Amino acid sequence: MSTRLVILGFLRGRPQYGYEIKQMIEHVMGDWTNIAFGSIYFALKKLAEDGFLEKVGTEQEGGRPSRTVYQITDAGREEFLRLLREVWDAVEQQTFDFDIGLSFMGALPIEEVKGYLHKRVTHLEHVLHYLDTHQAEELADEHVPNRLVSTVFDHHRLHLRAELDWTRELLQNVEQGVYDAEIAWMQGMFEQPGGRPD
Amino acid sequence: MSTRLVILGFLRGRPQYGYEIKQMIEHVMGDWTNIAFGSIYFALKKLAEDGFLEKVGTEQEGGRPSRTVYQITDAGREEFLRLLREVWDAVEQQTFDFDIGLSFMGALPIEEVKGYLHKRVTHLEHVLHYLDTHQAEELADEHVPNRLVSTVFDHHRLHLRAELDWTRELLQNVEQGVYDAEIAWMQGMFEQPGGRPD
DNA sequence: GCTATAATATTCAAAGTTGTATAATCTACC
DNA sequence: GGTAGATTATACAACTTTGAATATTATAGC
Repeated sequence: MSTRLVILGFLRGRPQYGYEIKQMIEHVMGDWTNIAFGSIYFALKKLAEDGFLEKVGTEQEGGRPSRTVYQITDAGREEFLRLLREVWDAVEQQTFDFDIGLSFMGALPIEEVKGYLHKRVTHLEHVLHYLDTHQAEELADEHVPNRLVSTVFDHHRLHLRAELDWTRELLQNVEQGVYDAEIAWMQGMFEQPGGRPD
Repeated sequence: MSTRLVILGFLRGRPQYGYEIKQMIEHVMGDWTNIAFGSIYFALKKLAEDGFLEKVGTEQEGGRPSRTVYQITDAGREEFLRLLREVWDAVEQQTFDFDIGLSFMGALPIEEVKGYLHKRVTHLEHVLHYLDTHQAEELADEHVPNRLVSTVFDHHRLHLRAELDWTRELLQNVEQGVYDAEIAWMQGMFEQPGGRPD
């Protein structure tokens, strides 16, 4: 639903066309959202169908591809607030794909696992360092609200830190053989076709 | 892709049907994955189509709905390892819907925002507490690898802790009026139809 | 023995995401 | 002045998720 929220949020200001919204998203929230540009066009059509937006016509600049401009409706402004309150009101329970990978650890050679964990630690350290240098750069842009941007950076930094701490401990545990018994247990459970110790 | 990974992962042990896999997922990873049950049936069909699974027939117990049992193929075992390595190898860059909500903070009354933040803090404290009591319960189940489960719990605890710390600071900042100027700036940018200070 | 509710098992339409394809124009560089 | 590559702008097929719908059987309470 965040795609809808962002589009309605931007269109509150003035009518816009898809590509313009795409650029806005990339410029303002490029690093911390993952809205595929294809989704924008789908959402625009759907929102218009739902009565939250309306086409105000098509422009064309020179011989460029013509563009369809959308305008927010009153219902759209209400829907924006509804979605916004939904986001603020709900505490999303996040999931981590890596946990799934972790639970199948026994299927990979232990040395390979250690390699991945080393890589993860290095990568996370790198990203954390990058965030610090990149933040200064980002904050130089006066077209963007600095305090809020800093807060978002902080959000990521804290979670990256948590991830790094956890991964380091995991690596240490793996190196100390803490999971060895369980890996053996799981191999018995899954690897032999047909065997299930129930 | 995690749906495929989980299904292939479970089917390595022995042939299973959709509902059984659904229950496995709920039992073993119920709290920390969000795979909708509809996705399982889609994935089963797709994996079979791709040659990673094959139907081994349909069972029926009493007069219950008949069930289609799937078996993993050699190609499926390879695909499982490929997907597993993908998860271990990639460091997923996570995004937070709440950041989007945050960036539209100016659209809500400040007192309402404070209310949501209070609620978030309370909720996160509650979940963290619940995790501690629930973990003991979960670890009593001997059908599940304890060390790995603890590690997953830890993963969540660390991220919840990060989220709580961040939210508390955000609330404090909001209460101290740190964002007031930016909220005004954003209101000028978006709220008046047509206005764009460029 | 009757009835409400939970459990079993799958299907399916509708919603949503993703990345590739298309097609024209602008820019930079030799 | 030609051409390789980036930019502008959207469409679309393929994939995936989601939750409601369906239909039967088991369970529990009165």
